[in-house]
Amino acid sequence: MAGLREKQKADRKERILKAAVERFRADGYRSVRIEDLAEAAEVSVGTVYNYYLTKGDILIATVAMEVEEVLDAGKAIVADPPPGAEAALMKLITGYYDHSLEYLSKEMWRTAMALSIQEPDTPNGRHYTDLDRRLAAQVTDLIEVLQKRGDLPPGLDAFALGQVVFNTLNMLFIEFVKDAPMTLADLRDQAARQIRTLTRGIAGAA
Amino acid sequence: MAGLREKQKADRKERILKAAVERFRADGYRSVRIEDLAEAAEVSVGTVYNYYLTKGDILIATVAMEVEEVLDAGKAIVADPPPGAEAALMKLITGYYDHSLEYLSKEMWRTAMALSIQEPDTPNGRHYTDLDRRLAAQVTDLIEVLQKRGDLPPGLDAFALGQVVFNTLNMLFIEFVKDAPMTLADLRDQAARQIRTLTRGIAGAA
DNA sequence: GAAAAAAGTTGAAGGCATTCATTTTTGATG
DNA sequence: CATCAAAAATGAATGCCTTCAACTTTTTTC
Repeated sequence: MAGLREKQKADRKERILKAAVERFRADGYRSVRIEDLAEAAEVSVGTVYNYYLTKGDILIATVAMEVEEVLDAGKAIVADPPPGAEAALMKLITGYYDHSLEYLSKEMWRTAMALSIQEPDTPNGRHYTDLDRRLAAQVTDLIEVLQKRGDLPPGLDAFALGQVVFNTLNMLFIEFVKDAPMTLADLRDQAARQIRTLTRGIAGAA
Repeated sequence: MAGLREKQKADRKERILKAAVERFRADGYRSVRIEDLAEAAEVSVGTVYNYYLTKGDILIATVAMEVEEVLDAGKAIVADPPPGAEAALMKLITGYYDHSLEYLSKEMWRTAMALSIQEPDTPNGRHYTDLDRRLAAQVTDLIEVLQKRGDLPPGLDAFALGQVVFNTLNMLFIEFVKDAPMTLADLRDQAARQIRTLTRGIAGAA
């Protein structure tokens, strides 16, 4: 049950995260100092570190929120995809893309990605990598559904194909967050082009 | 003409880079301090910064050396690829992979990648991104050759396909450098599996 | 070849993430 | 409700990249 201590802990943790999302988006991840977050959340610098392992950890917590939401939305699409491999994949993918800037700026995405690559064995790195893995698994799930339904040839290695498709999406998304003027519409167009090439190429095989 | 000043400059720059390659590989990029490099190169900390913009810049200089070499080796393969799309692509790709640990450790690769993602608009970030772009272009070149030769269906969008193949390679390589126990042989096997899925799927189309 | 200018070197200082010994607050016990 | 133990908060100290004003060395000028 929630004693005073528990309530205060939850409250402080939330205040810190809230301050972080706001300040990171407004001023940029890099230029926000832990001291700024501490001030905004009305705690000390040391306390921020009692709740989050590192500055990056606060960011990963936000990314996780984002990804959990799109994974949830994706479930419905996998359960009942629109007709045609191309349309089905694009629906799932645009679901991911269109939500990506809900909580995070491009800079925040870049920082989170960089973190997971640079330090894959820290809790943060592992957490981000796991989120990626689950997104890839959902793409694979959809491909299996499409194979069963005859929209994709059943002989192909669904796992390998899922990886290829997810990697394609992921690299496009990396380009997107690296390129300031690139819009979500541009991103969707690029994805459509590559998915089209893939599904049309592959649909011919049986 | 090389006056004393020019000679000393070239000499110092080389000493710093040499010290960096050695120390980064031996002790890890992170734990090597600029002061250590300065000491090893017999210059001051400030002088290191006269020759290289940042610590990351020293790393990117090493990556560039690596990539220029594999691009050169790749030229010969594009000019005269072995028969069959699968074999040709694998030859180019394994050429890239097998040289990747010549000068760089996995940690160094991870750091360079992280840098290019996190700061795409710095000279370093741009430099790394450009190296990537040139690798992708070489893959596309090979695909075009394979199309002309009939090893791949000529109707497909070579550029999009090149992107897909390169992204696949690149993501596998990222996994490789993130995963300490993964060997070059494992990496080749994974690549073979995905390339096989792609070329067999696509070769059916015409 | 002396004086002035240009180029380069130097290391101490600044900034920020992170740690940790100390202090404060909360909860349990009698 | 006074005392003690446990948990949590605090902010000064540490470490490392990077900057920059002062100093040295090299080159040019006359």
